[in-house]
Amino acid sequence: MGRPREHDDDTREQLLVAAGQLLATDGPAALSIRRLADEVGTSTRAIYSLFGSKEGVVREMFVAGFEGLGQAFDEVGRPDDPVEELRALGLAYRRSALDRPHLYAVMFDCPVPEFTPSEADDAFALARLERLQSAVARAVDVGAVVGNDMEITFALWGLVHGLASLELSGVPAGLDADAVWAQALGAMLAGL
Amino acid sequence: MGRPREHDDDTREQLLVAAGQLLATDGPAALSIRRLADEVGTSTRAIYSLFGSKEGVVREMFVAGFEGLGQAFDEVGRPDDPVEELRALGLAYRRSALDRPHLYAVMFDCPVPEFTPSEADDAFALARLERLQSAVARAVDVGAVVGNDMEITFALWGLVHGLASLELSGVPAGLDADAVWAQALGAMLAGL
DNA sequence: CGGCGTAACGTAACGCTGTCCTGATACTGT
DNA sequence: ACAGTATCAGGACAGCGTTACGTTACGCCG
Repeated sequence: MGRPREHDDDTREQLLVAAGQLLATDGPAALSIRRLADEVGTSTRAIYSLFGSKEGVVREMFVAGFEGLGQAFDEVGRPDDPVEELRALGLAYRRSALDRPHLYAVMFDCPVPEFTPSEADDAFALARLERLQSAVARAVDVGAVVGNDMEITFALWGLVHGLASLELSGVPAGLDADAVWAQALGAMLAGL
Repeated sequence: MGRPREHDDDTREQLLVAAGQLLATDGPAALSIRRLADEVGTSTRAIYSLFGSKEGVVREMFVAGFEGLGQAFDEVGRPDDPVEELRALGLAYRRSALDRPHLYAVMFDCPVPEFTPSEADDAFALARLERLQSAVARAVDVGAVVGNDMEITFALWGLVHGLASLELSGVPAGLDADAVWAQALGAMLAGL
């Protein structure tokens, strides 16, 4: 009983797309509830019905970002050489970050003050790295690298995260980013 | 002629300290002009006289953060082995980030939407890495590592930035951060 | 079949934000 | 002493996220 919802999953999708575009084109300051509602042609109330708060909208983007990362990992084949798998996963990480830079910012930089990842969010994010972790475990098993699985996983994650972060900042002006990635990944994998 | 300034460099300093504390204890959302003025016992106008805008306040923190990083680098001695110098610089980077996490966020994460680094800011930040770059150049000269100076510098910067960023996110829960750093830095330096 | 309960609606208000304008203030040069 | 002026504190303004309000549209029950 009661009035049927008009704010359906379709508008929900539209809102998320529009939010991503706002973030990507006009920056975090442009992502306001009113403007988002106008962009989709709905009301502010709709956003609160569907997402609860602005935080909820950004959280959805956070989740989408990590799902994209997981998907990028899944698209990586499973080469015979586990070290090559690690290299491929690193490059997939890079591609995922460069493809959706605004989502990458939401995932790691908290550009929207309203949203800060909760423990549950962190856990979800961490779970997307399972693929990387299992690849590391395989490399350790065959003796391609030596050390503690988790520590190596975070060492690799730190490397690719830092490189992606710097590249998205546009820092290496006049620098061959491909070469930096190749050099860094190569050195790390050789040294592990 | 004219009324003498009462908003002197002393209040300027106090404002910066208070801004840092607000950011560190209550998060970016708590850093408002009014609250900042109240905290120091001055008026909002004072902040505009001294910094021009909220962006100016945050920019000052950005600069202070990178100056702190440069200082941390300067405190590193110059070991005979250039590879050891690189390792020491990496650990100094880590210490600088952990000592002032709120500044580190301002430097890289743009947690305050009002401020985004301009090209001049980026240039200033980049200049603080001169020490790292020269250490890399020395290591390349003596043949301790091989490759392009700049590329190696950014590879190393990416690594330490990523590790610091992850550690500040509190991600490696139940993980020995020291060990991760040792492993990652060791592997990278060995593989370069 | 008609009215009521209920749930979701759009709108408007609240308390906040960063910034700018207003009138008062306090000092300097003549 | 006085006029001129640069700076002051505080309020005004537009916009923000959020919520309370009155309205609307539907399913149930008499």
